Amino acid sequence: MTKNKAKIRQTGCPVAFGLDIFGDRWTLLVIREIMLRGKRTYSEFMEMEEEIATNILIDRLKSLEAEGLVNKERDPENRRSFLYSLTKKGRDLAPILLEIIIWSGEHDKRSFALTEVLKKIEADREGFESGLRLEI
Amino acid sequence: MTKNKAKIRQTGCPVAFGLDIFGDRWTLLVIREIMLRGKRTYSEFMEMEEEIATNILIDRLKSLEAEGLVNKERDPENRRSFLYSLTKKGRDLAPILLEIIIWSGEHDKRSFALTEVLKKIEADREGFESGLRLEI
DNA sequence: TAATTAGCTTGCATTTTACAAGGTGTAACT
DNA sequence: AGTTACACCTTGTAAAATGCAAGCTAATTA
Repeated sequence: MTKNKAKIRQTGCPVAFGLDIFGDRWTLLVIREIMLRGKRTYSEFMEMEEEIATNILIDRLKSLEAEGLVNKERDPENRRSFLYSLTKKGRDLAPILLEIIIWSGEHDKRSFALTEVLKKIEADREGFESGLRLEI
Repeated sequence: MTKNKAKIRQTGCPVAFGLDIFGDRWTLLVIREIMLRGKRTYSEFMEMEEEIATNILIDRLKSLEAEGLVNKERDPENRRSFLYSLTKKGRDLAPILLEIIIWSGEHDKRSFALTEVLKKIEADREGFESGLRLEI
């Protein structure tokens, strides 16, 4: 893992605390893959359209595990694979992801393929959010 | 500005869109300074407890301005100073900041100095949020 | 036992961040 | 008018993170 614990900002500010854990270009995309797309394995994460590098992916998976946001276990049905899943701490990121989606829906001029999701969110925010939080 | 436009991920995903703009360790801290602490000038931002470097601060201010999240204008009362303020697009980050604060309040073991704010948020989330969105 | 699959690890180039020092424009003081 | 100070940056260099390509290991299948 490249994230250096000595560089963590111990100011007590909750915004800084959060950013120290997921304030980068990739961590929340991995969370998105699990939460919104039901992905669970390294190979499935590698298929994300944003083309994450192998070393970056494993780095983020390790730090997510170290921070207690995801669990890693052997796949009982395929012993050469591992299953990553969100802990409660990880699932609790749902509202943050949701607000990012809403913000981008409002401010991304391209904003394609999103109208449907936004309508769903507006119609039933709590239902949508608790859907995200479900264990798969 | 170091943010390279060629590196922007044009996948249409709203999470990726948001992260391309504020997915780093500093951008949301600058927003926090304006939104939660009423700061408006370069020197005021430099006083933040996390000790941002001068080149990083100016880089983030420029990219926030380029993305249309903040406005920059001369201070009419002090012609050698500039005033930075949030646009609507910037103020609309309030719910994201709020959810980060809630998440950290629940998952930061240290979590000091935060209980009061969290109580306030729980008691009146909408009131708190619209407070953040106000133009100062 | 050879090939394939899944999950990494490693080395190196590029980019971003961090740190320290210096520079510019506006205003205030002498 | 000249010096000092303030506010806002700019620049150079070192360190760290990211990106890219190749290779490696353990479990499974042919």
